[in-house]
Amino acid sequence: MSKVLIVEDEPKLAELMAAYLEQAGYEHHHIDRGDQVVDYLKNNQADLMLLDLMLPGLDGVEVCKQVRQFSGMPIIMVTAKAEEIDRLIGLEMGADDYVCKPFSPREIVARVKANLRRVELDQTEAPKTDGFDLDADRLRATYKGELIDLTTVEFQLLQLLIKEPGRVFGRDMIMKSIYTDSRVVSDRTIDSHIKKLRKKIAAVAPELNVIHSVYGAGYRFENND
Amino acid sequence: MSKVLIVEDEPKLAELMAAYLEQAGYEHHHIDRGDQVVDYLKNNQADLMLLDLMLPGLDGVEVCKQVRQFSGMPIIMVTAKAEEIDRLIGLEMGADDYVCKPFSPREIVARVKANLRRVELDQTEAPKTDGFDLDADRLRATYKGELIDLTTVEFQLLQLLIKEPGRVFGRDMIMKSIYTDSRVVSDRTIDSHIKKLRKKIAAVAPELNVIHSVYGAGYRFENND
DNA sequence: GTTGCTCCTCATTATTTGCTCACCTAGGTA
DNA sequence: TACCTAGGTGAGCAAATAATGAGGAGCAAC
Repeated sequence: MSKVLIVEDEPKLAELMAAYLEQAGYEHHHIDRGDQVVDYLKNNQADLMLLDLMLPGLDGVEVCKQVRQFSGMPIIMVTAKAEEIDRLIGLEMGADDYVCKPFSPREIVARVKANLRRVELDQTEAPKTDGFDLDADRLRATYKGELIDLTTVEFQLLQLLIKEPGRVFGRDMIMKSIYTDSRVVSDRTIDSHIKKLRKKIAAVAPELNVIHSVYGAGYRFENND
Repeated sequence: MSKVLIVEDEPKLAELMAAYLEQAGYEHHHIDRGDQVVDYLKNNQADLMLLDLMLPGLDGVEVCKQVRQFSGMPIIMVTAKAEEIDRLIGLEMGADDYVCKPFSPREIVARVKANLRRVELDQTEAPKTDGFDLDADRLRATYKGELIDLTTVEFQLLQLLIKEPGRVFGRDMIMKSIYTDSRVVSDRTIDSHIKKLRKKIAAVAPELNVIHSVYGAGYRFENND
């Protein structure tokens, strides 16, 4: 089940969005200040963000830019004036879609759905990172054509890390991402999977050292040493 | 670099599409009337067409039909109402894909990308079935000329798997595909059919091992070990 | 009804994967 | 240095999943 992050300072509006999203079967979380978004995303998983333009704390455009530095998640901007949109497009600040107030709740849901569908499409497409090639349809990973035989969890793990090279993923976040149910496992379990993943990658490309651990924080995928 | 033809009468929308396609590295050309499309394509090259349904001059459906008479290029229909899509599919007018308004700009790009990729794949990659030959009309399967005597379910199963070699099919998907009615069967039933299928294939070609199980995910057809 | 065929299910066994524990190593810090 | 916390690792167990064999239900032809 996908999770939507609502960033909106008007409580009534946020509530309305939340209600409709819930009805459509999405999870949601609400933040009413711009300056808390990045922090939240660093520690929690979310599949899409509805981002109001006018925000206390930090402006929507700025939030968008900052989030874009570490995440490619779909961002839908919500703005009061239609004319703003033209300006926003010009700015190329990295949003995926735009909705004007006043909007119908169902329009929001439709946009959310459309954007999440796109992401799913993207994921089945094989993302290529420096010789690595992950194909979700085939549950198959290769490095420069050579097959890396991974289990389901290992594949998901690699997929998560490789999706945003350089970004540090904490163990909590990794667990939340891999176990959609509320299963609780030990931190060491993640380590264990990382170990196996490293081993299997090393079997194919011994000279490579792509999974880095970040002391006190988590793990990161990065190719250049 | 691929070139996209945008056929859309609403200038704002066309501009938005163009902006995103350009950013994604595609060339584009814009036409705002249906009756100019055929003429344009006769004299200019384009790799894909985004075609609005409601058009002045000539209706989108009609444009699609006419273009199909001389070109197999990917055509993505853009329509305002989701319900229209059902009707369009029924018409079999030859489009490759459909996008509903409101769409996200990036969804358009994703669809364009996916469709162009498919064409490229078609051109380069012939489906590898290495000696297997399925005749759906006669429900008859052969391997290098030798008959494999399959029941209906077994045949459908093999057909599904072989259609996309390498792809992992989950049991849910297999069931949905084989049982078009809403019959519910146990997961183990699929296993059972897989077993029989393997046995029958082995009877004809013992050295072959083409149906692989993927732990936790499903089954996959693959010839090369 | 009986026969023969196909399809489905259940129970059992075999296999694979995932998780944790305990212990060890390495990084950070006073 | 000495200490503390975080990460790495191998072994072993538990859980999840798959393969298999036997048997029953449904159905059409006779």
